[in-house]
Amino acid sequence: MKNEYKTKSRNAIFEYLKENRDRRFTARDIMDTFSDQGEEVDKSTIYRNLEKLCKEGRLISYKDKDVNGTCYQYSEDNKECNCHIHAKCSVCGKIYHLDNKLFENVEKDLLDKYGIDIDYGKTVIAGKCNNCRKS
Amino acid sequence: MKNEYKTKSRNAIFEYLKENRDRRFTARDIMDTFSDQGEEVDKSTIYRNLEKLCKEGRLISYKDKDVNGTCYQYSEDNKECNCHIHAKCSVCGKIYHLDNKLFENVEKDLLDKYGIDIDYGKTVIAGKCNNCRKS
DNA sequence: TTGCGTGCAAAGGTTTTGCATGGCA
DNA sequence: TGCCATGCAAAACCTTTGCACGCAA
Repeated sequence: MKNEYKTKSRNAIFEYLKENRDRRFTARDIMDTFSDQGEEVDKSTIYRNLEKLCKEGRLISYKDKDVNGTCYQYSEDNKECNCHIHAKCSVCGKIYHLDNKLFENVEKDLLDKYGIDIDYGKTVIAGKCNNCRKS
Repeated sequence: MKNEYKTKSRNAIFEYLKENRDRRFTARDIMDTFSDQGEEVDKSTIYRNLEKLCKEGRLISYKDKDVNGTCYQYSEDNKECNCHIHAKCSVCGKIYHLDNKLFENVEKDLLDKYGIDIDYGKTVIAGKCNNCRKS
């Protein structure tokens, strides 16, 4: 384990993450929010911290055709996001962490019939969540 | 229907698409290939043509965390890619068109347990294909 | 003091846009 | 001729990188 310092910028980023848990956001979203709040954190600092968190598995990152730049999402309770499948609502972008048991059969079939070894950490199911279906 | 002219550049792009069906590629891939072949097509022309083809539904586009820029894939025989799940090899990028039957149970579970209505056309399973597992 | 983190500036890559020109039908 | 398409250059974005300095432990 590496040493990690607590700094003003890092704290600000964590604040943002906590206030935006279970929502996707981009580096730009953070910059804009900070800018609005008069908080000053350099963009390179933001990118470096986000990258670090991703490597540690505390943050998910993905790209979306309809969003400019990389999308991130904070996993509140430090779920090991490299080990389970996610579902993403195509409308609001909310991410769900799925139970791997759902895919036990699919995993087997994929390997048997297509020769594909599914990567749980990278797979994203697209769909529409309850809320967005109503509206 | 709009009028569409046949031009040298457009033909070159179509040639590329046909030679690379069922493989993902980026705008850069096209530029590099053309460059190698001594073919000269401006990048803005490439982007404009790709965008046009996407709008017409003749090309799929998506973003991949591990690939720089937008990925495209030409669907040779215009498969109805909006209606089935795809699997993508994280290594070589090859796309597989999956049988929906594999996901019948998952579909039900997702709705029951998470309230998510899966979108078959947008879902992409990540994994490693047979070939890439060997190497 | 040590070494991790930050800010700044610059650069790299992708994609878009405006405008004049070229070329298909 | 009338439009669509292209090339070129510039600009807009996002993201990365090098370097010196700041600061937590």
